[in-house]
Amino acid sequence: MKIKNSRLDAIRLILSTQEIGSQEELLSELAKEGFTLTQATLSRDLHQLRVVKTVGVQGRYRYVLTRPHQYRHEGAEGDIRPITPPQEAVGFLSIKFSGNIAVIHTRPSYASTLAYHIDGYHFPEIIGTIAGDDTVMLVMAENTTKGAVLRALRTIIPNI
Amino acid sequence: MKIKNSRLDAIRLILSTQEIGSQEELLSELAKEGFTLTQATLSRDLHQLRVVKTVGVQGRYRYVLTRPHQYRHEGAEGDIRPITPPQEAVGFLSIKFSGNIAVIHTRPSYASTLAYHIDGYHFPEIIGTIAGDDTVMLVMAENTTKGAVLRALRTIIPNI
DNA sequence: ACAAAACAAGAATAAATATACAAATAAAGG
DNA sequence: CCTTTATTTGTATATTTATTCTTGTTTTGT
Repeated sequence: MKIKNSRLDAIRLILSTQEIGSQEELLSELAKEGFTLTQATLSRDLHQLRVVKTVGVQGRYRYVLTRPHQYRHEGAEGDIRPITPPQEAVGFLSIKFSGNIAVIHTRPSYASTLAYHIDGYHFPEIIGTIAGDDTVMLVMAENTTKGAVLRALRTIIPNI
Repeated sequence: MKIKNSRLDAIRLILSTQEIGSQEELLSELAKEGFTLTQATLSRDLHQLRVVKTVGVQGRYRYVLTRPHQYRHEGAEGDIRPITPPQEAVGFLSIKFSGNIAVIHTRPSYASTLAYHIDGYHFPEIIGTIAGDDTVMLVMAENTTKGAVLRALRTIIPNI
């Protein structure tokens, strides 16, 4: 398992420097480094390293390391954190609708943070937000309803 | 379309409250909520939501939502100002429409510059804009179309 | 309203990934 | 050194996931 450990290192290095989209691909990169192994073994290695397959920039799949292992972490694209259950709704005060626009009032200075969270979820019901200091304006998608938007927002604002 | 959106919401909700280890499993949870779909469709949904399959606590696999995309300022870049015309679109990311509103997403801090340029052209199709940090909201004139607005914007955002 | 373009989804299947089993190898304890 | 126990790995295969192809539906521009 001297071999195994350096192989795991090689995997980490490769994944943090190249865009790898499948195990076969990684396998051939490893072969270039002199590691010969089968897909089965690689699958087990990846499981042990807790590597995950995400969807990257152009919709392409990509294997990425999870936090504790990351060699260097500038990658604005690989972030794979599980969402920590909803309490990002700090500061929320009220919401009102008019046409396809919703206006959310927050406590002072909370608007941009809330808008940031809403944007991050990419709710299909919401095509965009814009925030001032204590107000978020939110544009609803077409073909959606007030109720659907509220349901979506409930994910991050339970007490809405 | 109506169905798909609420299904995506349901997926988000399920994944944030339960440990789901495979698409089949998620499929049957969705069935309980009244959604009938095939694994193929679910695979596409998960791809769109950028859901990833990670290795959880007991070594079990688990599907989790990913963190919202986090664009951060990459240092010196903010200082550089493009001077030549066809380049004013720096920072443009996407545009979506809803009713007579368009929402343009930009990279952080680029929104107001872009809005400024749009305003400057006095396009007849656009009666005004308002900008936050990474979002421009744009109000379309009456009697114009999405396509016309896009064509107008193409003069300053060639790759729109 | 109508044609054209974009989108959504199922069925079937390809592609990718995980695992049961068996064999080999290495560590541990006397 | 020899047995026992735990690790590692490959082969073959099961399982899981992505995609191709097709069809019906919705949007969009005129």
